[in-house]
Amino acid sequence: MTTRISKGRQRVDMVKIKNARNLQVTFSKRRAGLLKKASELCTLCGAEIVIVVFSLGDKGVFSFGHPSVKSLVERFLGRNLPQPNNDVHNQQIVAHREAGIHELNNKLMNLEGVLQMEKNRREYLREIRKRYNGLWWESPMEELNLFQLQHLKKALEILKQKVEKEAQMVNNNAFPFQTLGGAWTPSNCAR
Amino acid sequence: MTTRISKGRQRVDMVKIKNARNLQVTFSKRRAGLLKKASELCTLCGAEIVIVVFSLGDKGVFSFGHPSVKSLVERFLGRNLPQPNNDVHNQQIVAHREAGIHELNNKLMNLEGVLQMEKNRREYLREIRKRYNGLWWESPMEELNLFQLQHLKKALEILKQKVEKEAQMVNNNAFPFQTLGGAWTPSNCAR
DNA sequence: AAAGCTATAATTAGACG
DNA sequence: ACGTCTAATTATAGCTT
Repeated sequence: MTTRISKGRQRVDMVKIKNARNLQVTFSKRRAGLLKKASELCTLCGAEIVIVVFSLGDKGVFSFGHPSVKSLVERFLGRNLPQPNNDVHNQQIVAHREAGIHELNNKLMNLEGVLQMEKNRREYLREIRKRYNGLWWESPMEELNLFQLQHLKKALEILKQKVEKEAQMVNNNAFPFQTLGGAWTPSNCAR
Repeated sequence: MTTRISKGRQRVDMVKIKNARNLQVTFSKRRAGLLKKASELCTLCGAEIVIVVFSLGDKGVFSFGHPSVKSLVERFLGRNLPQPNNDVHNQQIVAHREAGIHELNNKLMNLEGVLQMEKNRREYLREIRKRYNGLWWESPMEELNLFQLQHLKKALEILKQKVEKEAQMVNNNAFPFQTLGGAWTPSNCAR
């Protein structure tokens, strides 16, 4: 009989990937697991998540992004706002929406509506998943469609603001490094 | 005897969060789990990951970002490049670095050096973790330090380029929607 | 209310086809 | 390369303190 070779999962801090092939397989598996966890966090808790994974071997960029806020607001307000063609106008609308979201969310959190919300969110995600062959969130960046890009963009804009704010603070504290936010949107760029 | 109340984990598609408190707890737990998975994917497979989680209740923004490429290259090339103070200069250096990474990685993937790489990466991460009290990746966005911000920025810049490229393609295909990339970096903004 | 417990589901590394 | 299997580890929902 053959010697029993190690099989089954090992302790995570004991795992040593042996070769490039196993590394690739493990990467794929764990990437799928990570994105699944993210989608669960979205559906279960109504979080808004952006994930970008750059593989080491430069094999591609994988992303996950869920637009919880927009769909939530639209569902609860029963509206179906059209997409304006003007950037500034659109941003104003988005900003206006966001302003009311905090209040709305606080109410939601203290109501039984959370259950219905969750149900709605799942229904919604199921639709999306079916539409994209069950893997809408596991496509490489180049295949993201407009729908996903718009929400990815919005989430990143929020992130950008946060980062710029932080960078400004760091800068004010006289760190001997470059300003981070400046690289993105120079202050002489009208906004 | 008392009726056996459900205890232990339930099937993920059967889980119904009952109230706002449980929702909050579940969110915290799962968020931690997600970020742990991400850190494992980084250490195990050398991936570069950016995660941003916006909680539904607007309780905060949580992020994860790991700069694998820079540390990898620096470790393997044995260099310790200083941070230039000029944005454009910095970008050029980064671009130049990135150009060689693909080739470098392909070599690495086909060599036994992967093992050493992984060992290095773990050592490196352990250092970082110890420095940030074991939770460097679990801090709210406002508490990200300069080190993390710089790499988060770089990763997002790469992402931005991808998105802009895709947006341009979409735009060329005469989609009746707004251009996505334009909102970030207007073309009349000197670069 | 934050941290720990526990029963159970979910993940996953390697093997094999 | 890609799916399936399986043992072992890990994650976690509700409970408890």
